[in-house]
Amino acid sequence: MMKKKTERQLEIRKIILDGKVHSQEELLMQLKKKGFELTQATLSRDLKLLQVAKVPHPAKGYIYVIPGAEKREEASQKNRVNFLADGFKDIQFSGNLAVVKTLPGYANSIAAVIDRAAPWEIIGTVAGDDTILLIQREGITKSDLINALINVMPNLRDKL
Amino acid sequence: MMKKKTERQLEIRKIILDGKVHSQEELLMQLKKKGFELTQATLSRDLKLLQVAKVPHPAKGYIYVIPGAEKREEASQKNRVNFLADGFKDIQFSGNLAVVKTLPGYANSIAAVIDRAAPWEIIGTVAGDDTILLIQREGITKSDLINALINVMPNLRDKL
DNA sequence: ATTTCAATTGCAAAATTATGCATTTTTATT
DNA sequence: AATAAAAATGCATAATTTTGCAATTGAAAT
Repeated sequence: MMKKKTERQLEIRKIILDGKVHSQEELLMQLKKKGFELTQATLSRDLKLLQVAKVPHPAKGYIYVIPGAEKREEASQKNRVNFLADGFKDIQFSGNLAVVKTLPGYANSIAAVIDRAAPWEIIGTVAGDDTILLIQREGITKSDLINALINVMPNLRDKL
Repeated sequence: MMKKKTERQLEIRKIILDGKVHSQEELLMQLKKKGFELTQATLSRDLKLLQVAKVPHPAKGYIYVIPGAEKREEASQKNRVNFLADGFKDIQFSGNLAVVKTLPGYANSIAAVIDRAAPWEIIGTVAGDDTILLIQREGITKSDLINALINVMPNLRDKL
């Protein structure tokens, strides 16, 4: 009745979504605890089918994730983010620094969003009331940085 | 002058973004061809730092990707997608089928979006002019499917 | 029920990736 | 410039993941 496989993959999915899996062996244990019988080889194949990715996590070493499954939370945040982009006024460059001017009071929120997204191109930010200082990574060009910003706040696209 | 590392990682980034890397050895070759000298060990560490993920690809086996870097194209498509969600009218379930009713003419576009996203919960779709038939995977619940749809078109959230 | 074909899985080995440790290279300090 | 401290890297190996192949299991057809 070919149901074992489906059920198993469904369970794998759930476990992965909790974001606490560091290796296939570990996942295998959890599955066995829940009564599934299989080997790591089969698991590897399941993960391939489910397109489960192994991604480095700054703190936890490596974790397994399901790419498509962006959490609801993150999705709805995008609206807020795009709203904030309205506060953006202008950007100027000097060496490895970029200075962003915003409407009064917007600087901190926007900087927070950037920090949160932590684009690789930007090492860090400092924000006042209507100004944000972005320190960019060595070897990054202006357009790299602009792209990074657009990536964080799609709406900026039109204002740059 | 500690510049080699930065440059190298920058190059790694570029290569990965082209989406044609299947293994570290392969990437290593490309880097060497471009004049970088390093071992697989260092590369592994670089990838960890850059948070490069190894993800199964239906056709190509496995490819390395940079999670955060969603392509501009994809990002801007989201607007179109959310616009389409306006055409959504209603959804009904029967067994492992779901029937979506849309405004006249919307069915095909919406189905196309779903097909493209290819959520795991949905095996396939058939679309007429104002009706879409969704065939769901075995073992999936109604709410699983609804969540999958919301994942594809965030704006649906409010209409369900 | 028996046979046939395809799908699923385990086993064992190959392939790939991660890491401890020693060494080299950079950076900072005096 | 010399020395000390920190960062980066290679080597060798361990750990993990993937895969070819044979065996098993389930489904379909006669």
